[in-house]
Amino acid sequence: MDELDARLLLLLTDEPRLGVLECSRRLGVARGTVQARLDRLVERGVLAGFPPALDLGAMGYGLTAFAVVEIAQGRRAEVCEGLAAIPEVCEVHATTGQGDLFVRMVARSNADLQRVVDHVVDVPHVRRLSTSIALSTPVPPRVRPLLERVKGRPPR
Amino acid sequence: MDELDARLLLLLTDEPRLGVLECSRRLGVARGTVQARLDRLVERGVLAGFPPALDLGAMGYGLTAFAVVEIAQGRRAEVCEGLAAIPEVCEVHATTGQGDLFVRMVARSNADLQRVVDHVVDVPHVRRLSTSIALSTPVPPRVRPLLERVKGRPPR
DNA sequence: CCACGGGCTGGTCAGAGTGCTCACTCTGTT
DNA sequence: AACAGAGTGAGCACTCTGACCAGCCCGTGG
Repeated sequence: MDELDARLLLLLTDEPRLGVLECSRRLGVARGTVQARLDRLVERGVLAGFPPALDLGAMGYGLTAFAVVEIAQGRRAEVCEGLAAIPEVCEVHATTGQGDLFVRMVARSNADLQRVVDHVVDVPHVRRLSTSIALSTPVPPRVRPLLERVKGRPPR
Repeated sequence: MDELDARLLLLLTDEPRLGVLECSRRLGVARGTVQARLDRLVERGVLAGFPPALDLGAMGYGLTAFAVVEIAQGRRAEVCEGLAAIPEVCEVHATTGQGDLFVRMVARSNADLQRVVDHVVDVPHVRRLSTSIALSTPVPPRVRPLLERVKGRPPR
């Protein structure tokens, strides 16, 4: 990860559809260089690909909620499996602190959220569920600042 | 959002680098159709683009932590601004329930997390911070199941 | 001191995909 | 019965891709 890598990723973050050739032009380097950098980033696992970014809101799932889940001791694997089976569950983390699992889920409306929450509490070995609704998202998921830092001061 | 849209998005989720032509072949429809569908999805805001997926772990930020932040009444905007200025803060939501803000942040190590947390509590009007470290991520961020549901039973 | 490997450059090449337009067909609707 | 919307299949010029090449620069190490 040196400055060029960072600038390349930053460029692709802003305009993901750019081809290798266009990137090389904007960065002022040869095409082969960009190609080699991208290959290496993929190889190292830093660049995992270019998945489509879907807006769940536009798809009708306008509601995001977070839940802290307490579960029965030693049942994490089973509970996670049960959670994974619920489509509206978009993300699960095992955490330290109050609660064992941390869940992000989406729903179409408050009523729909009720349904989803019911599904979650119905998962075997789930003891307690504490749900919060996301009212707004002042800082949407981002990586940019981290890249910009790398760009700023040379490399690692 | 009908079945074809869902299948198209699913296909792109699995193999994002596919071109329009290849998609049309795999889906068994004409190229123009795929092109039109994509255009419409973008127009509706469902498909926001193809941002590069970066693996923060591979970039050295192997630690993810969540924090529930309590702030002074009526200072949300300022606090969010302060949080946004911290590069390691990757996401902020305003929530209902215990705590006002919900933050996702990354760090290079436990010691580094300490530093980040210190930055967060230093943001003016932050009253209390309750941090949890993500030990594992049994269900990584995903949208697939939602799409598969649309694919299953015809449309909207 | 010089050879060596790695990384970058700038060029070429054929093959493939892109964006765009067109005329035609098949729906369900008015 | 006519119509708008959507999908089809075809053709076009243009561009990018992936692969290859020789040459250059620089830090390492013999």
